[in-house]
Order: sequence, then structure tokens, then C-alpha cells
Amino acid sequence: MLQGVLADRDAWSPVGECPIEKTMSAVGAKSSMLIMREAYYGTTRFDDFAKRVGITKAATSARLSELVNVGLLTKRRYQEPGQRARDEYVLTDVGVDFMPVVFAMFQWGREHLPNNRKLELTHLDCGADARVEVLCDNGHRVPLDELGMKLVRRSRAR
Amino acid sequence: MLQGVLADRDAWSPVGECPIEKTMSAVGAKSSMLIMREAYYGTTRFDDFAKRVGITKAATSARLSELVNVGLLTKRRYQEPGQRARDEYVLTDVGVDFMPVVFAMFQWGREHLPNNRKLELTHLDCGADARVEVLCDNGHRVPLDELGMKLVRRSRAR
DNA sequence: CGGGATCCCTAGCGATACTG
DNA sequence: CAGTATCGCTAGGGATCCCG
Repeated sequence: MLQGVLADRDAWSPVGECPIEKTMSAVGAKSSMLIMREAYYGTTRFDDFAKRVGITKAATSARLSELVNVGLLTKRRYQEPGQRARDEYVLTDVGVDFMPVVFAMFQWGREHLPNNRKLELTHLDCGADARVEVLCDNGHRVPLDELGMKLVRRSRAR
Repeated sequence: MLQGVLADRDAWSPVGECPIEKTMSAVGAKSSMLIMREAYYGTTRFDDFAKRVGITKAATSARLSELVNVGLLTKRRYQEPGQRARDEYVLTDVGVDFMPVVFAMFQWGREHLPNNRKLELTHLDCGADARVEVLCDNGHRVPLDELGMKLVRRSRAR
């Protein structure tokens, strides 16, 4: 299983070229993941992040700055009538693209770690339960033992 | 987007009941993710993990023990003819279930972080490119802005 | 409300040396 | 080859206080 790509793996391991390693270095802090969870729930304000994630404001500040730098969130100035201007942190497209990471963790943890409360992902349009899977261009659900990797030559735009 | 579940969120945040937080606590170290990457490539031996992940043997030992405790890997004794018995670390079903986490990170990092080399996931059976997505029980690909959560009463077996 | 500054503790990790 | 033991560094993060 997956043995066929062993030769290619040496092309980027262990010298820091691996996207997984870079992702973990950039946003791999536990509180970063939890801040992103809150962002998906609609949280945008500094103190709300701090309270709901359960970390100090110092940590919140540090993590939010990192997430803005990496591009998952963006800082936006807003002004409520009669109030002074404040900052809020809103999801970017890059941040939305990060959802599979957070929800795959959510799904695995819910399934395989001891917990009492249960939450399910749902497709809001049709109401059915949903989960993270690997899908190929021909529309097949890819069992994880049929998954391979290949090197391609150059960067491709989205 | 996703605002409808705000009330439910307070049911498990921030008191450590969140599956994402538990997952990060259990296997959230960067080298744990890289060890899992190697496991998916077929690596099973101690020194191979250490070399290919690029960490010391002390760190390798600590991470492997954690991964075995959590159940992602299992320790197996083997014996090559003419050699003495050795240990190897092999993927469990729980470990295979963790693949979406690692590959979602792989996918996001490859897409959104600066890098030169490119790798693609492929469906080995049909050869088509593959990616991590959210899928509902009715077979719809769920756009991430149509994703919701709901609380369910009790644990369900797989 | 939205932070920044300071102090301190802990976990992840590298380096090195030693064991069977 | 497959580890264990020790040391020291650094980043994540809590606690507390202060500021506009």
C-alpha cells in the first residue's frame, strides 16, 4: 500500500520542502486550530476568540497575527454607530480552504478519542450527514489504500 | 455562513471537550504529523522514521510511543532469517482514518504556501487526480459554506 | 473593547553519549 | 539496528498589569 511512491518521497523529505511540515510550522499551534474553528463559527472579534478558545489575550494576539500573516484571516476595521473604530478578524478564501484540515481533525477526534458529546457535520442544503473524504476527478470516492502521489513539474494556478 | 450553530458551539468550547483540541493535544506535534506521513509511505522502522522525518532518535522514540498509545500505530515484533528479533511500527485502522488530516494539510500547504516542488494525490485505480473534500450521505460535494453541525445525543459505533 | 509588556512554566526538539 | 539518558534551547501559553 502506497509503496510505489517511496522513491518520490525522498525528493522533499526531510529537508523542509514538505507541505505538511510547512503547514505545521505556519499554523500548527493548537490554539491556531481552535481560533480557526471559531472563525468558521463566525467569530470575528479579539475578545471573543480569547474567551471561546480559552487562551490569554497575549496568546490570542500572537496567534491572530500569525494567521493574518499567513493569510488565513484578514484584519478589518469597522465602526459601530456611536462607538469608536475597532478591529475584527475575518476569514479569507485561503482560510476557507483550510477547513478540511480542521474538520478532518474534528472528525477523527470525535470518532477515535473518548468523548461524551457528539457533533455531526451536515450538508445544510439537503440535511444529510457529511464527512471529509478523498475524491478523484472521475468522481470516485477514493479508499485510502488506493491513494497515491506523483510529482508534477511546475506550479499550477488554482 | 455557519452562524446557525453558534449556540451549539458553547456546548463544548472552551472547556476541553472539543475533538479538535483533543486531537491536537494527542497528536498535534509537528513531528507526529511527519511520522504519520512516513507511515503512509510504508515506513515501519525506527531509524527510517528518524532519518526521513529528520528528527533525533530521542524525539522519534517519544513521538512513536505517543502514536502507539493513541492507537495510530502498533508495535510489532518481527524476525528476519539470520537476524535477531526487531520492532517495527505499523499503521492501524485508526491510523488509516487519520489520513484525511495529513492529506488535507498536504493539500492546503501545497496550494497556499510558497514551494517549488509539486506533488499531486492520485486515485491509483483510475489514475485521476484526487483531493480532500467534504461529502454528504446523498453524494453531494459539500461547498464549505453549506456545511453545518448538529449535536446528536449519544455515541454511535462505527 | 482591543490590545502590548513582563515573568515564568512546560513541551517539543537537537546534540551527545551510552546500551543491548 | 533500536532504542534510553541527560542537557540545553526555543516556542507556546498562563498570569498579571497596564494602556488608549
